[in-house]
Amino acid sequence: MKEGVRSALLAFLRRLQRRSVLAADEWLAILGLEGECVREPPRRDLVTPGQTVRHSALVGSGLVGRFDQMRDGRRQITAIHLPGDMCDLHSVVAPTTGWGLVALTACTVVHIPHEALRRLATEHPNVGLAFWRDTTLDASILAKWVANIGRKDAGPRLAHFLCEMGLRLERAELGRRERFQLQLTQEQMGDMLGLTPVHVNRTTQLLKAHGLIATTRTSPAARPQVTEVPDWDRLVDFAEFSPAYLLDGDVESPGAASG
Amino acid sequence: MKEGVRSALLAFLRRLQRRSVLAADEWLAILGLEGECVREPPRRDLVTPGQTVRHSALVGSGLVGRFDQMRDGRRQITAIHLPGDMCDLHSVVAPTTGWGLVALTACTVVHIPHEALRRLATEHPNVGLAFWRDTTLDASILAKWVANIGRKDAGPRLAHFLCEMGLRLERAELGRRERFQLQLTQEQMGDMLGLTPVHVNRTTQLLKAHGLIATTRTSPAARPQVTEVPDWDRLVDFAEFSPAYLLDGDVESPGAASG
DNA sequence: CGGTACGTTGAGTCATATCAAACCATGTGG
DNA sequence: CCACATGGTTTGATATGACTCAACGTACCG
Repeated sequence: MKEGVRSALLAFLRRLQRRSVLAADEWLAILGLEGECVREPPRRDLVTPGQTVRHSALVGSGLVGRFDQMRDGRRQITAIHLPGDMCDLHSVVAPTTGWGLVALTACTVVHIPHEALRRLATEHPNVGLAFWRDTTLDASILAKWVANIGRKDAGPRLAHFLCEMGLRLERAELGRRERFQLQLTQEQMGDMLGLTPVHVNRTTQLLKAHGLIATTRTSPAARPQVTEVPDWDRLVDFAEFSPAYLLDGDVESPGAASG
Repeated sequence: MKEGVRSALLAFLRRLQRRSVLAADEWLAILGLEGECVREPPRRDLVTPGQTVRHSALVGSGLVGRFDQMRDGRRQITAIHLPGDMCDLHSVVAPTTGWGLVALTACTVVHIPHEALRRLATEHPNVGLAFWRDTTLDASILAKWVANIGRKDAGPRLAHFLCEMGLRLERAELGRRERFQLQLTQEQMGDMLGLTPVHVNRTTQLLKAHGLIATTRTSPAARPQVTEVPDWDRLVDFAEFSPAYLLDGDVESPGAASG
């Protein structure tokens, strides 16, 4: 599983570099991190709410969700992470969690000790800033989700989510915004959007009827299912999607202060 | 206004120290920050969505909200900040904003240049970690809001918000959890909770009818209006509130790695 | 700005149908 | 005795309809 660790770290480094300028010795320090690569079945809870964790989870493949749970067991997924994302990088500075992590699909996850990440951030302040910036992106997405769930109704809400995932998948080189594969059930999407599975279904039908999306499948219940977006701009308009919050095209030199 | 700067920085330092262990030279570095103290009228927009900022806003007094805006002008407030909070500390690492800031009440705000904050974080890596941890708290609150808005209906939602504000005000020494003053209109609360002002009103009546809260006022429309919580535990239970996400009582030594 | 009323609607609930993939018996032939 | 078909059952996801209810919109008063 050494190979899995290396490729996950490379994806993570690429993600950091998209928004932070890092020096060669800083790359090496990041790629030199050690971790344990684990294969997880779909639906497996990786972290239970309330647990204290001593390592962060880097996604190697598949999709991982962060969630909060109500007393009656109902869940709200508060973040979704794709390969190259460090799910709980923030747990380095706040290890006692109120949230949990769940494998939304089959996936591989690399566990990296907080100790190593904290040392990295302390010895290389620029890397520390890059980590901070990375968790800031998560927070920015979170704020956008609050706005979507709070102020849009189901149609635009689902559309916005699809726009976000289209772009994020494209940037992770896992698809194109007009054609991508989301291995999520409608129930899981409901848990993200604050809707019931039935309503996600109806809303999906609605988007299809408006010609905003299409799904290609060999038969009604066949999986995997591919989402196609015939007219990206129309979907964006319907969703009131504006990608600024994904903090792309805004590469910052963390070392500006020392120059 | 020098005095305003100093007292705001003190409150900020106290807030950081609640969750991070800092050395004496680090305190001094923080208290030595320079900033401009500004007095703002209620409802004034401090930062417009889309703007690029070169300084962070530290609240000296009053309440400041972070918001996202829809095309039709409707707003969703995604965070609320009390005195001692640095509203947009995260903008140090992500200065191009998708969000805006608004003075929810009359307030004083200290503007501190990113440049100085970034230098501080680079030269004192422990302070960098403390900043990171501070923004992580904001993100943690955000995640909880997603869960509340997504999965609770109006009653518990409002109750949860009141629990959160009660505790946060108490910790900032601006009130007690069973008796505090929230200078917010029902419309502003609606913008936080994803509800219409009318519904906030109805829901407030509901909580009152259940004896979960009471408001004391000298006359019907008199402000300020004080919120009283006759039985904290009952309110907590109704709201399904559990304060872990506020990351209190979890003071971490950022310097653990170097020890 | 807070409080109240009334008609409207978006989303939830419950029930049921459909279909594909996974599962698990048995089989049969090499 | 194993390799691999065959067929029935179970499971999990997607659909869709009928009914209910929480929240919205609008209006008006204090």
